[in-house]
Amino acid sequence: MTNEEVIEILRRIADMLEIKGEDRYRVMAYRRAADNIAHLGRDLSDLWQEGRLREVPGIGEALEKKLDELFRTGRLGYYEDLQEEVPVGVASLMAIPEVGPRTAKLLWERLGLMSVAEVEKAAREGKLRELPGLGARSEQRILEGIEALYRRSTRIPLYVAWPIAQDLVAQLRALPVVEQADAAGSLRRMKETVGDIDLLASSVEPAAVTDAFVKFRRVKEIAAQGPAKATVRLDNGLQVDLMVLEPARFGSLLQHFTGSKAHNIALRERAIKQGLSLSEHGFKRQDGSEILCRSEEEVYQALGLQWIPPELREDRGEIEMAAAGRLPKLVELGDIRGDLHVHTRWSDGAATIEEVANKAQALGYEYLVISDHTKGLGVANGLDEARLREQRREIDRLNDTFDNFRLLQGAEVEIRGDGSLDFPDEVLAELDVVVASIHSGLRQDRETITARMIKAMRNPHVDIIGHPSGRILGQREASLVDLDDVLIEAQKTGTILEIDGIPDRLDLDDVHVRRAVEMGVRLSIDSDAHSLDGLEAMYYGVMTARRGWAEKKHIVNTLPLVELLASLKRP
DNA sequence: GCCGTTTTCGGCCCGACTGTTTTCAGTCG
Repeated sequence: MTNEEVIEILRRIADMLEIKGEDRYRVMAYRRAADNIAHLGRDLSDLWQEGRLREVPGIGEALEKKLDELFRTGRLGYYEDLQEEVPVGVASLMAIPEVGPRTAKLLWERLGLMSVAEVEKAAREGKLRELPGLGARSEQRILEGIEALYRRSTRIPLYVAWPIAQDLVAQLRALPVVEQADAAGSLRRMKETVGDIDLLASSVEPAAVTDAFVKFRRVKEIAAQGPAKATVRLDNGLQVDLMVLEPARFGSLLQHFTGSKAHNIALRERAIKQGLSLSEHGFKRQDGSEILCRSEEEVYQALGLQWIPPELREDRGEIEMAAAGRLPKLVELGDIRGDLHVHTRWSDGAATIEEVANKAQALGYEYLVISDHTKGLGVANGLDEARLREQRREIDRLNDTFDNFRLLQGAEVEIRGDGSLDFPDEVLAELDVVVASIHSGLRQDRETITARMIKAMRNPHVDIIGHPSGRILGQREASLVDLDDVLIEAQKTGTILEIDGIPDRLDLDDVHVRRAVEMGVRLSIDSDAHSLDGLEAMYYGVMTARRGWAEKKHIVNTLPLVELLASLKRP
């Protein structure tokens, strides 16, 4: 039973309980437990075997018992009983925007609807408007919700949403009535994917801002519009929320809209203990008087907390650390001294070695590792021994022309199906840095692919494992490789695990970066560039590292060249 | 359902917008 399967069951139970009208805190408890399992970064079944389920926040006596049954038998009686009362299809209706538990129940009880397609058909036939509490407008909104669901059923990558958000922010800032405008939400927290775009603005005339906003270019549909808030959908189906308040409240607004939801809930619980009520408007004392926060720092200060970087705001321990004044000093782009994984025209890159070297210097790097593909990856024009040695001469020649900058020769070698590499050790020994990656056989079963990666890590020449999970956001799931075992092996062998900055890889992901940091496993942040612009992907890699609580000391390519070379496991 | 600087029981975040309402429930973030 995988984490994903457990999470799905817990979320379905929450939906079913909500439709039944059960206590909302019980519903929330199931969702909270599911979220915390999703952020675990390791197999829940392992924790179960070790008898440590209760260590997961949100898992108490009752859930421990249910999970134990699930892991032992593969089934859960409670869940099966629930399905007698509320079919799973009914719970699935809640995926439709505008349809919550009450409406789902209504559609099921009155019309027997149990799938999105059935709801769509009934809505088109005008049957929904007959139901108590619904009308023609609601019917139309549900139809629009279904269309939005079909158009965009998954979250979109950060790098796709980013330029769209920047364009919208620019349009907001161009409005004369707007004082400040920014993007917040999961975008500001640098999550790898975002579900929507959250914007905020300050103005003494909020209604004028929302009025102008709903007329922005690319806005196709207005889902809601009031004086302080508006929600629209763009031509590509992406939802954008805007919230506007007066400038004196901008700090509270920014804090509120940056989230995450779990972080905000935890902050508000903390506020209550101090006799305060916290919202996007600011703090309210019990006598009704207000504390306004123009800056975000003031919000955290009022709660006795250090300012918390947005990347950490997931309620995964950051509030406790901020209270103790012990937040990590997260790695920054400026800490990066070199890129350890870059391709050139020698294999499948678009630029010459000289061009990427110049770009690296323009980025302020002290060193750059040329790590082209090797012969095992024919489709990428991988290098054989002869071309590798020829490339070395080119690198040596260029190095003679540089001051205060050094090119290193590496390679991204293939981890073959059996865990062997596509170069013998004596060839690997000629390289300054060896990155080893899996590009084929990604669908091997868990044991095989894990053993394969571990075998590569045990090779004394392999310094770095490239993009360990092999996932590509929105296209390819991660391989089944057991990253827990890989982390342990990295600990043993001193192998560095890569955070690949290509924005649809971001591999390791934030959750496993956090595990690596906790375990003391060394990490590198690389661009894996295949073009000059590609080197700038370092930015997304750094953001992922930050979300994983990584500090400068955890990232090997923040080291000066000499120290970096000394720290590699050269035999 | 969980959980403990007041708690092993009684709490558990806060507000905006919409539609169908005549004072508010439902949904969302």
